[in-house]
Amino acid sequence: MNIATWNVNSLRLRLPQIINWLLINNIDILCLQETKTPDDKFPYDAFEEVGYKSYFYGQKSYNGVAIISKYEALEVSYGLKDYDNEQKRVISITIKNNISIRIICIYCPNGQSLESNKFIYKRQWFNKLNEFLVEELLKYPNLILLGDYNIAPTDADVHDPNIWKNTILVSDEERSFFKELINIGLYDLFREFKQPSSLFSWWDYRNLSFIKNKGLRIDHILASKSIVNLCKSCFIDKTPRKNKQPSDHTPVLINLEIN
DNA sequence: ATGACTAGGTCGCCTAGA
Repeated sequence: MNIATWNVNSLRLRLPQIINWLLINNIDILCLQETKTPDDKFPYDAFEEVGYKSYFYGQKSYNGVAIISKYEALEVSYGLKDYDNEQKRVISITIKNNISIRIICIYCPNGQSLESNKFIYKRQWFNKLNEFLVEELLKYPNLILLGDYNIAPTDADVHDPNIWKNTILVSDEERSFFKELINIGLYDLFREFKQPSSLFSWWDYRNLSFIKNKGLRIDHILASKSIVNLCKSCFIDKTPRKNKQPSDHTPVLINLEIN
């Protein structure tokens, strides 16, 4: 089973690229972030035509998450319980194959800068996410948390740690938010495998950043121990970043040994 | 020079992203 995450920065604009990528890579489940699409405008039919169900939680202009799945969801839930229903950042589904798996798609706040009010929101949001996941893990032992975390967890995930030192996305405090997720029993699947250095999931549109590989690894797939044991690979696919009119992020994928 | 892209909204500029 192939499961992926991709911050597409506008679903409307990127729809043909997304469908093409789904089919080429034989993806079973794709988590999308920054759809920027209200639910009544969601392109449900376009995904249905190629064999996927869609589950979505969107809004106009900003944020918005969705899960595109070959498997019908047994359950769907929206947001972090009752916290923050204004910004559409979380959607979760439960699917069943041989085993039941909880798939949680997240678009974490950016934070803007460490001095910003948006950073206070980022801190609160990660606290709520942590509380939410503690409960989810009790209910769903086979859990996968995919999305744009807006945190580069270590210096190995940053093209130039000196330039980025103590700035948004790489600060020690944000890294502590990420470590909290590890502390409750989740594993960074990318780091469960030997990887080459300087692999990133996001590159700024400006300053030829992609060509110069000046990026960050801020899109992640975390999972519970039972999923780690089923996971055969985790990698970043840079090819969509080379498309015309690309998203500034590229997908991260895992393959699970489940039939 | 604190901006350099890009997307969306509803405009000929602003907010937001990371």
